Amino acid sequence: MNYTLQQLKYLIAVADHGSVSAAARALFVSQPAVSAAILHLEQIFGMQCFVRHRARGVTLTSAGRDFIAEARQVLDSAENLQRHAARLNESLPPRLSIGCLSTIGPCFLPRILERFERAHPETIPTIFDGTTECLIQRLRSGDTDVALMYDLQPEPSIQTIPLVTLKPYVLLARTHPLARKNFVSLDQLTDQPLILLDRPEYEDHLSSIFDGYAGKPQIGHRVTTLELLRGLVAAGAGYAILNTKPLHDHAYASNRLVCLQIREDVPVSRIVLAVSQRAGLRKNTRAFAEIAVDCIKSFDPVSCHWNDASAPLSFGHPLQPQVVTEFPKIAESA
DNA sequence: CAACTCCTGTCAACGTAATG
DNA sequence: CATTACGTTGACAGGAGTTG
Repeated sequence: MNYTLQQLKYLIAVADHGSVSAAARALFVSQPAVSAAILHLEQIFGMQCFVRHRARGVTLTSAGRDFIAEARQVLDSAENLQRHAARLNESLPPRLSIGCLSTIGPCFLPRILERFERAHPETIPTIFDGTTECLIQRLRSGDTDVALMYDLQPEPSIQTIPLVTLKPYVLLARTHPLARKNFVSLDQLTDQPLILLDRPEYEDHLSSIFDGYAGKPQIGHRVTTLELLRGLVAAGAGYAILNTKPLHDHAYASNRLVCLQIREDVPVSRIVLAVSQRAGLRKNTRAFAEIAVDCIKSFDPVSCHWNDASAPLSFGHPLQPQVVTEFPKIAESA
């Protein structure tokens, strides 16, 4: 289809005005431009639409009359399409696709989402929880606008907004012999079975924690959910190393859990908001990011709980909390 | 990101027909 | 026949898209 709606528009204007020059004046283009468009259409369709009367304008041929009636319908359809698109844009509410790592989402997302929905009731948020790899793929493809996850190795396609830094702790059953202490050393754990959350980012983090120490962790069980991990630890099946924790110290079976500080200076985990480098910060994404950054100010990384929540676990460690108070500059999308 | 291609438009020159 | 109006053609410029 090597003709344009513009050419059809010129054709109709010539028919309406009875001359190429008059049509060109009405269209605010030069006369040769209109002449060329008409000639092009006549060549494409292999038909003569106008009879030229030198110095007296043009008249429609019978074929040209039929052709122009069709051309008018094509232009009407094109205008209807434009109006339809405009109506769709007006009727569709803005949407925001939020991704979160399923292991840290429960700790942060409900609170942030509650604030966001209160501030932006016009926006419909949808949530996707998954693994780091899956979230990155969705950010790249545009299926997810913003994702709550751990800071990554340098990832050129993703830009991150730092939220909070968490120091790992050791989770033990209250009946465990080490549970009466305030601190636990990595050396004391290497002969104990580790209940491992079976996620690549956790394994990497655990490797970095034990890196440089003589012993290596002995993996007792691999599980994919935090609740099962807590349940196994509470039942005495082993210990776990985690970053976030719920308000209560019970597992499903009501066995009690305790959190112990790690004596060594172990690597911390940085939690960030990630957005696609290519998409940048759209209006909705930016609004969500601003609320998340503001919201996180009331999160206490020491107790790992929100300041306005009641009865946090009695636990503390010497790590100085790092909470972002300045919103970083990130390129806005066009 | 530069080089290239294609499209669209303008300008100037020219041809043709009507008109006084 | 000179003037006027109008359409066509060719040269050229600028913008957008494509390609390596």
